[in-house]
Formats: sequence, C-alpha cells, structure tokens
Amino acid sequence: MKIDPNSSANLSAQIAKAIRDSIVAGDLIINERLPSEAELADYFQVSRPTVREALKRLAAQSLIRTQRGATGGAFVNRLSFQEAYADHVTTSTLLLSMNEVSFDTACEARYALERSCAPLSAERRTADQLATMRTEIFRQSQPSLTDEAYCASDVAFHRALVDGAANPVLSYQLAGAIEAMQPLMNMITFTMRSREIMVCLHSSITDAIESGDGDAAVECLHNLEAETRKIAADAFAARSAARQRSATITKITG
Amino acid sequence: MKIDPNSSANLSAQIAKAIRDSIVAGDLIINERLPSEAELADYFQVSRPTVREALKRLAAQSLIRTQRGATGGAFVNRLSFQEAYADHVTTSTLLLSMNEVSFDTACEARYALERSCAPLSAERRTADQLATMRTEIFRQSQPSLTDEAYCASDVAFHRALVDGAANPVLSYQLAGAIEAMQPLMNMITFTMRSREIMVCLHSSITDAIESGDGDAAVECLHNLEAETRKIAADAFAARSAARQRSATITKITG
DNA sequence: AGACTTTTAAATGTCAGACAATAAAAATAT
DNA sequence: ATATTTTTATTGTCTGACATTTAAAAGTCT
Repeated sequence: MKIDPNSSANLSAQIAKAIRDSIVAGDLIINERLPSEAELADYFQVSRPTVREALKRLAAQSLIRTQRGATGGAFVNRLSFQEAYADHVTTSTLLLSMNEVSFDTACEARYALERSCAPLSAERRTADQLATMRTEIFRQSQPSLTDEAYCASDVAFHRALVDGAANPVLSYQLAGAIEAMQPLMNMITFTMRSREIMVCLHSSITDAIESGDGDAAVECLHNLEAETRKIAADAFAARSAARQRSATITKITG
Repeated sequence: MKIDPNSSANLSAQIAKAIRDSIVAGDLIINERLPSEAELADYFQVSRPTVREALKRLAAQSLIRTQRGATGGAFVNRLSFQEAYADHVTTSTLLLSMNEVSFDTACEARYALERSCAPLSAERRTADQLATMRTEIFRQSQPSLTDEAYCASDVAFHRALVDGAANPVLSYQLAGAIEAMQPLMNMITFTMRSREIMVCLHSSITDAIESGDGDAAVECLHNLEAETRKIAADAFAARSAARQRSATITKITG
C-alpha cells in the first residue's frame, strides 16, 4: 500500500484514498482482510482514531465491512449491484433536487434512457416481469389510489420494463434516472383523465413488449414522454395560476 | 433532527443515517451549518470521536464539507454533477470488475445508453463539442498511440458526443457506463486494422451529428457496437488460444 | 478616523491511553 | 469426545488533551 506525504491535507482522507486506490487497482482482493487498525496506525504513523475515520469513509461507500471479535477486522466488500442501487438512487435524487433540474430535463433523460432498454426487453422479458407490468397497470387503474401510491406503482412498472432487458448494468444505471424522478412526479396531482391516458399507454407498451415488438414499444414510450410532459406542464401552470390568484387576492384584501 | 434508539448497532452509522435523512428530507438546507461536533455529541449523547466518524461517513459521500476555524464547522454540500461524476465512475468500475460482468453485457449497456443520446446530440451539439470529437478522431488515427491512450481518446470522443445532448442528467448517468468500460477496453490489444475501422465509424458518427441526422448516428452506433464486440471477441479468442498453447507446451515439456 | 497589527475565541484535526463488547480459538472440565 | 470456561485479538467507544486554522474582536499606530 502507498504511503502518505506529510502534506497539508486531511490525514483520514489521504489514508482512505490510499486504501481505496489499492482496492480499485486490485491489490486488495475481495474478502481480503485489511491490517488491523493498530497496524494501519503504525504503518501510516497516525493515531488509531484517524485510521478509524478513514475506514468509516470507506465503509460509507460499502467498500469495506468490519467485524468485531478475535478474527475480526476490516474486509474488502464485494460491491453488489443491489447494494449500489440504493446509493445511486439517493445520490441521483439529491442531484436533481439540489441542482434545480427542471422537470423536462429529468423527464427527457429518463425516457431517452428507458427507450434504450425497450428493444432488449421486448426480446428477453420473462413472463414474470410481464405479469408485474400488468399487475401495476391494474393497480394504476384503481381510482382510490393516492397520487403517491400511483407514482410508486409507475416506478415499479418501469422498473420491471427495464429489468426485462436482463442487463444488470442497464438496470443499475436506469435506477438513478427513474427512481430519482419520483419526488418530481409526486409534486403533480394526477387527474382521473390523465391517469386513464397513462394507463392506456402503459398497456400499449406492455402489449408491444409481450409481442416482441421493440420498435412499437419505443414509439409508445415517445408518446408516454410527451403525455407526461404535458400533464406536468398543465399541473405547474395550474399551480402557478393559483399562486397568482392568491397573490392578487392578498393584494386586494390585505 | 431525529434521535437515536440505543439499540445494538454502530452508533456512528446510526448518527450518519439520521443526519443524511435530514438532508435528503430537506430539513437541512444547502450551505446550512450543522451544530458543532461538541453540540452533536451532546445531543446524541455520544463522544466526539463517534460524532466525527459519522461526519466522515457523510463527507465520503460529499454530503457535507468541513471547514476549520472560528466560523468553521460542517456544512451541507451542494452536490454538483461534477463531484458526483467521479464517485459514480469509481462505483461503476468496481461493480463491473467485482461482479465479473462480461464484456458483452457492459458493451451492450454502454451503446444502448449512448444511442439514446445521439438524437438529442444531433440537435443540440455545440461547435466546440463537434471540434472535440474531430480532434479525438485525429488523435486516434496516429499509429504511435498506445492502446491505453487510444482508449482514453475513445472515452473523450464518446463523452463529447453524450455532452452534446446538453442534458446533465444524461451525461451523469452515461458516465458510469462509458468510463467504467475503460478498464475492460484496456484489456484489448487494438490492431491497426481495427483502429482504422473504428476511426472510420467515429467519423461517420460525427458527420451524422454535424448534419443533425440523429437516425444515422444511431445506425452508426449500432455498427460501432457490433465492431467493438467483434474486436473484443477476437482479442479474447486469441488470448485464450495462446493460453491453450502454453498449457499444452507445459504439459509436454514440464 | 482609518488602516494595520495583534490577540482571542471557536471550531476542526489529531493524539494518547483506557475500557467495553464481541467472537473465535485455546484450554479445561465433565 | 463433548461441553464449558478462559484467553486473546480486534473493533467500538469514551475521556481528555493539545495542535491548527480561521475569522472576528481588540488594540495600536499614523
């Protein structure tokens, strides 16, 4: 493992970087045990708390796991897609909310990416994934569904569609785009009419996927994107108009 | 902020989660200063080192930054796309290498995603991005280029293509797919002939993007994917054959 | 008064040493 | 031989201290 120059910078950050580089470079194999905290402290010529801070940084990225006890220690973690999934979604969500990404920008990215999965999904989707899509469509057609539950079902539907491509790399990358949009979608109040249209489009997509017609699925996704943006635009316009009215009332009455 | 149940679990992890949830929920605004370590320690009823470990976890995810000095402390970080970029690439790279994702799977995902950017890029690319693509193509045509430098140029070319879509969400998500493939590409020895073909395809893509013909660009990307997979298959076959031969020799002579 | 310098205070960064909790291995007893 | 106890190595946490950094307050000189 590499040493640390005694330059002016967070020691714990430097140590974390040194260990992370070793993992990325493959010098540390999966499930390999790192030296104990005391040994690392000795090696890097720092105190144990400093080493611990460095290890916590790595643990935060799921790069290592720690175990107490006699044969315990820090071990290089196998980074599974499933584990990385949650982190990716959280980060993507924060990126969207903190950078004031417009609904249209996020929506465009989401459907562009999703269309790239459609042809593969049309080829490979399992019966199970198809059933999930149909189940979610049915759920979405229930008028009693709250807007939040409707959005959650929408995510589940699209996730099944993406998983149908049977490519973990695609599923992982898409997760960030699709799930991170949920907070934005939750800001929308879906009218019964707009739900009907979307359910109809979802059905068309599922039909296309079932019949193996990727091109048709892509076409439907284009329509769904247009419809989603239209609904969002209406919802935001209505909200803005309401704000305008209330401001006017305040101006008059206040 | 939420409290901590005194259950059996890493205190630092619990505290990190509590603070992270507050940030994600929007209770803590960008650039807002967290309470000092001493105050947090007092609030959560733990020692300062424990609080520090929690803060280091958050710092590792770029959720907070810390500043020394009188008015220093931990501040909620604006998570910029640029910052998240590096993390995303690292994680994606590790996911690929640790999960033994096949070249074909990664390649399929990469080009599927990239094709989703092509139509947008054909519409919106700037002259600067187009120039970058041409520059990288020229670089790739230099026979003196090492394989690694060739791959790096390839990444730069495709990155310019993706950035042409002028959608930060797309650029961010694509980064994971494109840059994470570089280590896999580096395993390939590119022959002069295969480089020629790829340079030619890159030129066709650039021409299509320049003339605003998204469909043609998508078509070219399909060809490029097929060519890339073919080159990789040949390279792996050659390597496997070499191994076979050397094994046979060992068997005979050893 | 205004500009420059010094001091002060608050915060993080780091260290040292200690004890608790845990879990596996070794030693012991049944 | 099996079950129980003891030992031991390691991480988790605490206490208390000092170093370093930074901005603001106080002081000083022109």
